[in-house]
Amino acid sequence: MCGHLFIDVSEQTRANDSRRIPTKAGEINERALHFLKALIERHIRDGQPVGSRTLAKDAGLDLSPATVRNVMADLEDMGLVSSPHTSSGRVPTVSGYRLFVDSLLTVSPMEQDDVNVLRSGLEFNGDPKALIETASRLLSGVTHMAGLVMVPRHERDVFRQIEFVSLSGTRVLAILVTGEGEVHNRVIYTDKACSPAQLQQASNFLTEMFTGQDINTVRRRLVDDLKRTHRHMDQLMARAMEMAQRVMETAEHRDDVLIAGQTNLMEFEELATMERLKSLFDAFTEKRQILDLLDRCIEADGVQIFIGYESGYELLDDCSLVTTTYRVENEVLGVLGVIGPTRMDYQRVIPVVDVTAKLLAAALRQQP
Amino acid sequence: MCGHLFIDVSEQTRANDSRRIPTKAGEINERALHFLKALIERHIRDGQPVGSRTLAKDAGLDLSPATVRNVMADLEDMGLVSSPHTSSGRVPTVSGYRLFVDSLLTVSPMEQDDVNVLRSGLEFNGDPKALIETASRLLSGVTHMAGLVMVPRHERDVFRQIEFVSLSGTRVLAILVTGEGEVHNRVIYTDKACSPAQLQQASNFLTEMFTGQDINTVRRRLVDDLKRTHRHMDQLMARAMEMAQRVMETAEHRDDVLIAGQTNLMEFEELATMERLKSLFDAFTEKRQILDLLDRCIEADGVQIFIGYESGYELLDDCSLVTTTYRVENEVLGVLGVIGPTRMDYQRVIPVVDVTAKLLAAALRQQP
DNA sequence: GCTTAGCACTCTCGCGAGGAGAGTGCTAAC
DNA sequence: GTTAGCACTCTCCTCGCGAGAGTGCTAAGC
Repeated sequence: MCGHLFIDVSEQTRANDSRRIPTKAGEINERALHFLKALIERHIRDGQPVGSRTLAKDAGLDLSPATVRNVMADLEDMGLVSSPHTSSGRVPTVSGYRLFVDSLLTVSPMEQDDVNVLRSGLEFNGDPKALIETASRLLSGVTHMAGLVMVPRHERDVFRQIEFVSLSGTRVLAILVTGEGEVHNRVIYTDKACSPAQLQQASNFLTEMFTGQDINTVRRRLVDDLKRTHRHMDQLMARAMEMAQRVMETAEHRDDVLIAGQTNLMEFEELATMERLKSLFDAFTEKRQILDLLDRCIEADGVQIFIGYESGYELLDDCSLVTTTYRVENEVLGVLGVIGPTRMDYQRVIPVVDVTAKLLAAALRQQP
Repeated sequence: MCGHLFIDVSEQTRANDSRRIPTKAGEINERALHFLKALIERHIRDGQPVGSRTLAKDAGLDLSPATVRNVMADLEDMGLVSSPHTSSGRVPTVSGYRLFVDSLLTVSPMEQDDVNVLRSGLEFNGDPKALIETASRLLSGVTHMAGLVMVPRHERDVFRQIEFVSLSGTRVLAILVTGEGEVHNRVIYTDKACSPAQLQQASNFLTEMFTGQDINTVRRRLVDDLKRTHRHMDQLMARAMEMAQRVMETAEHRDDVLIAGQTNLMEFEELATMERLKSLFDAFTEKRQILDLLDRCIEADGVQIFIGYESGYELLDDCSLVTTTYRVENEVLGVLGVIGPTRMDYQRVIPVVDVTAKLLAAALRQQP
């Protein structure tokens, strides 16, 4: 009934049954893969290093711990698992997780409860900003990790209207409306006071001139026109165009990321050192690095995963990031996802991210 | 040269030299007060319980540890200090801090470096929002704790202009400009599509009618007029007034608090349990409780201090809050302050909060 | 009557020993 | 190729012990 919500990761999901997968350190056989999968699933469940006895039971292959030990030694040689110390069980490495995520994962459909939560939360309500915020909160709520939603530069945004309000003195408040009701505003200092009537005239002039046009085109035309025809132009209109230019600068930086449920990350033992958390939270308030990272995902198709150091940011070494784009009419609107410990339940998280993106897109599409 | 920046706490600052101060448990003599002061100052400096030997040296009164022990026992009887365990030094209680803050504090002028940082950060730049954000960041930066700035409901704000922008379908974007360039906007659904010309007419009508009036008056008049004259009125104007009412609802909730440097709190050992920090950070993102707390300070004169449980919020039991109002022309604009561990350097923090408020007010005043 | 030295006592903290438990690698037998 | 057995290793918990800091109380001193 809601089959369209389940993600299609067929080409990367099926644990292939007889093929051998080449790894850095050589080929790896089917049985070893099976054990790796079982080991990672176990480790994700209880967070402990997995020993041979445990794994032997878990894997359901009726092999003795000793045999399992041999296999584990092989996996360790291939760099897929490692032991924290000489006589403890094994823990997956980043490469191990990578292989798991790329080739071993069995993505199950989401629990109906979760689908319902997302579905009812992301109902169309006419306010895109609120919708996006909700998406971020839902992501964090359902996964118990931190939710991220990036609202990208609206490169394709359309100029709708510009308005000038005279404040005290020579200050003018410029208000730019773009797209489906995005409002950008900025206080501008002029060298000469303008009367409300003049401002009205200026706004009429600009609105008439540019309404419906692509925001980038408008920006370019403003620059060109100002250069070329400066002296021939009505003083007032020249000033109006300058003001328009100024408010467009603020519109440019609008691209932003909403983060919710950061504090969920405090509950994971593997992240629970103040040092790590502080740098993580600082990055969250700073936002720049998170933004860069999400920006890199915007080109990718489907669910994108960064495990541990793969992100390239040291402060995310113990974290993984699961993202996907959300799009309307095949045009990417933004990126969303979650950030959590490397040891996260990928099987559960991936569909959540995917479904949230689809539902958010659907909700956004509904506004005509 | 900047004497006006130093706070006037004369009536509460001077450690009185011979008077006895009544406490809950009886009178307390001058010498005991002196020791209390020394003890708290010491504890604030190094965070350790203070023993009799240390205190004897610190106090500079050339008394033996044994004598000091007697005094400390008295202080403990009065509930001003307590010992974490039988044979450890003493630590101030909330009552102890209270007495210290009310009667013993010697507020020294701020270090010139800090004054300079604040002064250059809070230069008038025409953007009140940015100014307020900077204030919060500066507070946290200079004190190494979390900075708070509350932007209160602008009860006294003035209606300046209203603008309607037609979006696709029957959706209309209403933009309300109040005060010195505060912009509130909201997407509104109408039952009938309006032409841009109609919307323009509506906005002209309302702006002309209400411009310069107190926002509360406008709100009241809207309600009254709609009730009374609904049927006699032009359909369009009735709808315009309804839309105006809707956007004013959003303007109502604008009252907000900016928090900066939360992560600084992770560096204090006494707060460094995940549990505490999580609830603290959750409160920071939730903001409601912080807002309530700051709201309570708005009536008070001068620097206001909540120590530990005095705030009434369990999650702030190990924290103190130092706040003050900032005002222009004797009218309170908002509240700002810092939040940090109970064991904070009040002597240093109080002037920082006070000076920041004065500088922020000065910067805000400059916009005419 | 305040101050002080002395003393027994208490509590924390750090260290090392010791034992339980989990898990390993290796070897040899199946 | 698989398995049982075995010696080994490493963590973790607990316990005991001693050092150190600080206390309260008592009795003597000014």
